[in-house]
Amino acid sequence: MSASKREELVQNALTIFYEGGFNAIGMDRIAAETGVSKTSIYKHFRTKEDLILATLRLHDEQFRNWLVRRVEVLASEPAQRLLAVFDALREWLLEPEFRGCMFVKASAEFQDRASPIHAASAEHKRLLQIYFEKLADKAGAGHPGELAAQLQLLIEGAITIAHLHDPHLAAETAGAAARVLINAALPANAVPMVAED
Amino acid sequence: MSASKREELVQNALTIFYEGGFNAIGMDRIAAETGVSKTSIYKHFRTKEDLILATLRLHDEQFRNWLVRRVEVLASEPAQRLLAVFDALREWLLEPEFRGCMFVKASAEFQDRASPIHAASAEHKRLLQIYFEKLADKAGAGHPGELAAQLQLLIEGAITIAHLHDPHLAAETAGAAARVLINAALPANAVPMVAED
DNA sequence: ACGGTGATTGACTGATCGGTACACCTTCCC
DNA sequence: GGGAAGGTGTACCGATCAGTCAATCACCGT
Repeated sequence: MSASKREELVQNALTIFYEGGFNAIGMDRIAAETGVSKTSIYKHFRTKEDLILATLRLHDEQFRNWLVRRVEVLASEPAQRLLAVFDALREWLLEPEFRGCMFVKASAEFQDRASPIHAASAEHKRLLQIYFEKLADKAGAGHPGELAAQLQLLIEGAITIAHLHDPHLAAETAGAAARVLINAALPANAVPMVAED
Repeated sequence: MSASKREELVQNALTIFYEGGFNAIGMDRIAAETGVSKTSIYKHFRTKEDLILATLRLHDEQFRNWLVRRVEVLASEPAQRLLAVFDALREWLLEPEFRGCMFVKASAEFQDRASPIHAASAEHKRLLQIYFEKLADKAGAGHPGELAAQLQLLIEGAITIAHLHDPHLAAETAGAAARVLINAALPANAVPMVAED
């Protein structure tokens, strides 16, 4: 199996797991829907857990790349980029394929902290946190780590609520709250508040 | 089976599902660990889904009762009660048995919006939102629904991050962010800010 | 054209899944 | 004591689980 074939398999497995859950999807179904026989899959991934880890690694890379590039396109000023994170978030939440955060689901199904899957999910969130902290620092926040942590709570909450209720409302609420938190954390009024009517 | 026996079964199933996940725990294990035979369980619950729904209903009731009473004890002034929600949240996140939100996990494993389990999870969050909105209204917020939605994002985010990373940090961050959001949403300075370092 | 080699496969394993058939055993009224 | 009634446990159903293996396929240098 070529490297590209392998990546294609992981990509397809990613989609299937994302739509159906990890425990609920069996390897037989992965084999059937990807067109790759189970034996071949097990040649490249020792266990189902290994395959899941590969999908998580791929998704982590794809998602963070997408986010960083989207934010770069949406804004150029550091303070505006902090807000642009929430514009990008809205775009994601409003996608019709949106089904919540894959890593949150993974950690929900593999909750043992000793599980590599749980660890991979935690690592993804940690890398995001570092990215937000860098943005907050460039924007001039007094305590960039604190602001980044606060914004991450909003983002995770918005993902959860968007999955359970209205994605529009979750995105708008997160953006409004982020505006307040960012404004409170930046020294000057670097970010204009929306009119309070 | 008496009503109390039935409730005990649901309570035990709740604990087992919470610790092990819904799909990952089989009915055989529920029977073995509760000491009630599978046949008896199926006499009272038509399907596994029915049993899960019963555990979710029980947990919804227990959790919201706990939260409301805890907030009543922790604070008496309306504005302080909004903050007390985050004190209660901290207590929960720091419990050694804390494993994330049961409803978030349920909706992660049963993501089809048509699933009654997904609906029950959404309903739980909706009831919480209504409670927060009532608190925000009594505290004098100009747009209580908006403030309540923002606070709920913080809470959901804190639950997620506490499960993946440090519960202490998640609780502290949520409390600090809530303070900022509440202060910005209330007309007077009803809630004193913490010192800025 | 051919022998060899590594990738691929369909068919299989024992275990477990959600759910059920039936025999049993208590309980109660008489 | 007899018998009806209903709750309970054992043993089982077909389906599916993660994972394996002997046989087969495609491709390569010669």
